[in-house]
Amino acid sequence: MKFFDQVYAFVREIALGKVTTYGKIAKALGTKDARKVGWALHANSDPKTPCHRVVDRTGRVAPNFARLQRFERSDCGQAFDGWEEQKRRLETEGVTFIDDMHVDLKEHLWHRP
DNA sequence: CACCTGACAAATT
DNA sequence: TAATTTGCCAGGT
Repeated sequence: MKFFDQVYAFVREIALGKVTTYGKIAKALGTKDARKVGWALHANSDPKTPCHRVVDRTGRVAPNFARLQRFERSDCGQAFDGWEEQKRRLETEGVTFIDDMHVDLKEHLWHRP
């Protein structure tokens, strides 16, 4: 099994209303290279993978995607229609935001059962 | 077919 | 305290 597959599997385990970070995933997979995780999600085309529940270490999600035009329609299948859509989804799932761009990681960071 | 680069993060200097 | 380096895979050019 490749890193990508493990990333996808991990992301899919995230419960509704929860989020996780690139770093957490990287560690869980036994690597220090969080770039791979981001790259994995980038390369992902599986509509079942909830990429919108993965944010950076600070809980920031919008700027990352906003600055990369190509993600607005998404390589991530159903995941994004733009960063505002992503934020909306997260809020709908029960995730609270500290401000317009930061998820409340303290409350919603995913931990395995 | 070889080289470039990318949704990140944490330890050094 | 901020800037730099290390981690090191896969896909794109």
